[in-house]
Amino acid sequence: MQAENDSAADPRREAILAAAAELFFSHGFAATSIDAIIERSGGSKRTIYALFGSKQGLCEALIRENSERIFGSERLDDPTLSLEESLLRFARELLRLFLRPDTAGMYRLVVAEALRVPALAESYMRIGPGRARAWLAGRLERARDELGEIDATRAANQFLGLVRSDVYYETVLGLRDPLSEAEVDTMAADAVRVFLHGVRRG
Amino acid sequence: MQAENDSAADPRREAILAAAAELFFSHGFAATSIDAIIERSGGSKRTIYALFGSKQGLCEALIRENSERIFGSERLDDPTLSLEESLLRFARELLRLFLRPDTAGMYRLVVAEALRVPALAESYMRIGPGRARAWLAGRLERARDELGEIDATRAANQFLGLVRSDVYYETVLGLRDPLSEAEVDTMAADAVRVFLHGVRRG
DNA sequence: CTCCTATGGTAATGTGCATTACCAAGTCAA
DNA sequence: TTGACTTGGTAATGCACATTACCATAGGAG
Repeated sequence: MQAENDSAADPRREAILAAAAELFFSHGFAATSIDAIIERSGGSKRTIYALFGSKQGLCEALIRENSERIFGSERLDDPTLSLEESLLRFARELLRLFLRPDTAGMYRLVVAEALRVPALAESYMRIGPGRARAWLAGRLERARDELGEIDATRAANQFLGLVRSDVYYETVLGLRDPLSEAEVDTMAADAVRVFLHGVRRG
Repeated sequence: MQAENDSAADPRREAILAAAAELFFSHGFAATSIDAIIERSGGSKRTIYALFGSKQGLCEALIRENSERIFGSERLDDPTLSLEESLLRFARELLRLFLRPDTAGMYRLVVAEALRVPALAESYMRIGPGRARAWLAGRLERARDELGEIDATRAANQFLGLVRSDVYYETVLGLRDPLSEAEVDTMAADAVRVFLHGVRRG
């Protein structure tokens, strides 16, 4: 009936979410005031409470919709590619994605609120990283002839860890500058190489 | 002169830090009040302000000293072991450590405060995970005859990611129950196997 | 004993901020 | 045009809590 695209359906809503994203992601939940959000988005507090119910509700909506927006862009389906090429593209995409400031910012936010609002962490995982992992596990499953009898889920977990390595850790803690494209390529290639050799021989 | 052990030197100080740890780690910085800490530790607010200056100061001291306590227990030096056995023990130790609730709780705290107080993330990394990584890089460096000409730092990063895999991610988000000892062993063994085969052939 | 500093207990103090209330426009349908 | 409804703007309201002040007491030094 009315669902539409969910984006740009209501410009006021979008403006508020955009302002909230900027502030929540860079300052955290507690340190961001409703007034600061309004000051940046225009409009009135009344609107925020009409649309989201509370500050917490706004935060939840933000995380839910931004997970969609950030992680929804993965275009992973390409059945013609070799396993190696497939993993390579996936790794590069993943690194670029994870190292974007808004992705890291959202992760910080989810981590900080994880214990207070468990459902939020769950939906973040389901909409975001979990989707990538599910795709990866499926792709590895389909490569049994090349990889032998492996536990696809466990292998997917390992691959994700290998790609993130310690770099994501440092990025989240704000200890590292963004990677250059060349570094992304090198890291992705290294991860794929170690993974494929390691798993094939394992 | 007076330094002593730094622990039990001042029972009042220790009591406050212990209570603060419990509350900060499980509820986060903002959601923990000074009154709640005092209620749990006994004593008076005056003492907190005398010892730590402010709530922020208490939090910083907590993270600094707990990094020491949590990560300081690694006993990694054992020059008689083979590379594989060495990595295996390291991986197991790391998994057990990372999956302890207090370790995950402290990570959440550091992540949440990372942008507000960058020095805190830096010292956490230096005292904690960075130390393990440095040891690992050194160990890999000493295994050049077995591994060939590798970039030890990059390999260490990969190994750490491989060990943590996605499990740490989920633990931090509160989406996973603690691992059993058997699971720890299996995961450690898998990680080492993939890593060694992958790097040797790389 | 006596002063002095530190401590526990408790009561201010002040502030920041989420949430609500109110009012003056605007908007849209009939 | 009118009237129900929504929105912007701004000013309450109320609360939670960090920080400080005050007081009574206890132990340590002289």
